[in-house]
Amino acid sequence: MTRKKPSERKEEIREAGIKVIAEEGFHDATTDSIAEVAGVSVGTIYNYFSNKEEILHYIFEVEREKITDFFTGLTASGLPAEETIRRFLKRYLGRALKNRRKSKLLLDEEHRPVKKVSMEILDYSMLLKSCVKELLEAGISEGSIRGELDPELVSGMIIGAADSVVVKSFFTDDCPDDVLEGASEEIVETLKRGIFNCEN
Amino acid sequence: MTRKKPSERKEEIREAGIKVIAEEGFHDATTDSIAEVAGVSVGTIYNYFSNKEEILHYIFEVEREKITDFFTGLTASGLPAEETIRRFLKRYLGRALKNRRKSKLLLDEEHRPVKKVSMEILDYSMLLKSCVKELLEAGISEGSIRGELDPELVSGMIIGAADSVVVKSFFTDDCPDDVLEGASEEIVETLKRGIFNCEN
Amino acid sequence: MTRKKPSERKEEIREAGIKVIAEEGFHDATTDSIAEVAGVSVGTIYNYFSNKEEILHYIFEVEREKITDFFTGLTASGLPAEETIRRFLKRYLGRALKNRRKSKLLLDEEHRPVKKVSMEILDYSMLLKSCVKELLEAGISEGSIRGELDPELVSGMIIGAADSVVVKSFFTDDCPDDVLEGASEEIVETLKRGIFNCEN
Amino acid sequence: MTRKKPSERKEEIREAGIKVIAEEGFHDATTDSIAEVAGVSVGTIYNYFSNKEEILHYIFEVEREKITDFFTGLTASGLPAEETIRRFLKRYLGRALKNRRKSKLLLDEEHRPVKKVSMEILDYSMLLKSCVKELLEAGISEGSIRGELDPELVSGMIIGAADSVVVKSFFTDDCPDDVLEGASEEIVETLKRGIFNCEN
DNA sequence: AATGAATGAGGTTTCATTCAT
DNA sequence: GATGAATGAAACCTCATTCAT
Repeated sequence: MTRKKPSERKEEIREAGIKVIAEEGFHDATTDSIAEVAGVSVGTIYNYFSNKEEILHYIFEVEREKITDFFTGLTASGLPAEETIRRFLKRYLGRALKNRRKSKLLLDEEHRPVKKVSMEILDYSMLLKSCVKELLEAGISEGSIRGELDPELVSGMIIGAADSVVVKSFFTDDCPDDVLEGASEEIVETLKRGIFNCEN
Repeated sequence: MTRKKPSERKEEIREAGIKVIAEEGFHDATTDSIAEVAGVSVGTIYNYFSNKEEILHYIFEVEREKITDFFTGLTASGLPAEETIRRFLKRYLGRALKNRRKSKLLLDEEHRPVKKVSMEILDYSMLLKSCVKELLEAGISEGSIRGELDPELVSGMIIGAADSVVVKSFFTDDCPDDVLEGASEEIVETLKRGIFNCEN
Repeated sequence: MTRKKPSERKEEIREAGIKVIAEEGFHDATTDSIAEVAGVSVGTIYNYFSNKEEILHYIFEVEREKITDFFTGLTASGLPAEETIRRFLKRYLGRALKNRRKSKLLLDEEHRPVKKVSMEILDYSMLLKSCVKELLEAGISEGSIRGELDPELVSGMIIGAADSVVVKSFFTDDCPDDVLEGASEEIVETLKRGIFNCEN
Repeated sequence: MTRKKPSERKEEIREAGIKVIAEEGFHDATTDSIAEVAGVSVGTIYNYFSNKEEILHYIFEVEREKITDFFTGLTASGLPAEETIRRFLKRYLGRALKNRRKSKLLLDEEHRPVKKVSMEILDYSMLLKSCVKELLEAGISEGSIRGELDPELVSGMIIGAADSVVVKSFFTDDCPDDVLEGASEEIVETLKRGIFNCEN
């Protein structure tokens, strides 16, 4: 194969990994097929990853970095909690709906039992929740969010709602963009007003 | 080995399956170890299940039946939506926290790609969500829940919140019973009042 | 199951064995399916046969006995060799074409490598050939058959021709009875006149 | 292990397959033992064959090709039918007697029930018979063979006679070369003169 | 760095046989 | 004698990983 910058090669493998693992699941995704999709030979994979599981780790790592970067900017923005949560959701759903294959992988494999690496490192859903949790805690500090809430529980609520939308999108073909706008807003709105009539 | 009633034997294998699969994950759970834990020889497993995957299916099937049974009684009770949701949650969390191993399995394996059976049948989380969704729709009908909500999204929210609690419990050793009471109530309360201060 | 004379039971198993082994081949014929076809439980098979291979042995044994009985009568008849060969063939083909399933089994399994029992005992085709060989040797003694022939080779020729007809019948559905008459006669005729024109 | 040309490796496995399958029978020939005899690991077998049965197929395929090649040359030779039959037999017996192990395999496994491939393709004995059949038909066309004969039946006769010799050789240790010369000639001679005295 | 043939541990599954009832 | 649940050895095959080229 033609020489490329190592970083490109690794990137190609990561992308192939996403395709194949999303399609087949981690266990049924063979290194051979990942190599084939990446346009590379199996041996080459092992120049960039020490084993198959590392590919999955790396996929999650990249996602975590993207989230972390966005999150850092978000918290630095000085916006009120409601707005940061809205933006975080919008961005999470936006990316998820734009790349359903990857989203499927992230949802399917997030609980995969891990041997070598600490669970914290892999667990993408935990990262998501802890981002939202921090936003909630900031809201509590600034007084916009009720102090008696359990941020952990509410963050589960928020991510749960968002994932609902993502999972639903796996089974439908409707245009994601509308859904996205609506869904983020709807989640925030629901959090704002509660779900019951009258008795607030 | 001494003869037993087939239903007992199958039950023993199911329970062993839960233990081993929860511990190792479906793929790493070997049929040999399931057999060993069940106190049975490998061959015996195949008198009750046509293959390893069927064990997992059966585990989910039994859980689904339990939920469905409880849900049927609940909807027949004529209680107001808020109360049915509270009870459903209490019961879901109660069982989950009492049997963390099984809960771990249910959460870990619910997204497993399925070959033979329709996704709907296996997908335990979908059943949960659709139960909650029905309770929400009943609430909308009876007027106690705001009609403009998307029941699908809110059910994701509720199950997401509950699973948050369950996942958290995997890492802590505190007494589940308090948590349980508190958590169900807290979820309902949050749904009632929304999360933001003042501006309702 | 209702009590039966042991001999009937053994006979039922033999017949079931023929059906299943002819259909599936010896290896793929499970003792379970033989038992099922025989209307008996697996355990019962082992009251009549010490193992699966014994069923096959017994099937061949019965066939060998039938042939031997017929052959004994034939040699005692004092008929000329040509006629005895004709009759032997007619009977062989007659039975084969009437019971193609069994014939298939006999042809398929005759070469099966045998562990426990001497080859002679199993080898049905050898018995057939040696019968024909004896008839040929009698013909040589009586002077009707040319003495310079190798009876072994010629018996292979005769059985080969007959099996040709049998194998062909597996793929056709035409009425066996005509075929039978014709084929035996044709074989004898060919043996008589040779296959080449003029130069005899 | 050192790299080799794929064709060599496949050939080594084919040869090992012949040895082990001839010795043990197809079913009792384990992939492990074939690999061991081939001086290769099990996995390597599966780089060249998709499953165990394919090894058997390939063994037959190679034999069929050899026969077909020889046969093609033979029919192109323009020799009279009697001579072509004599040569075909000589060659068939020559190879069979020189490689008894392989011959045993070919005779033992030719009736093996086949799942994937059409019977015609596998059935080596059918190929043999159809070659002889064509030679006979050519003889009928050229007028040297009696037109009222059934070529199918006579070809069974000829191959039956030849196989007689081959099977006999499994139990004897005498020098094949003499046998070979004698046997082919004897078969042709018998076909020529018939077996009975006087009455031609 | 890239290749891909070779490796071989290890997993699932089958099925003849046993034996308590 | 009959039953059929239980047994467990043994086979096929997969596929992550290695390493000579």
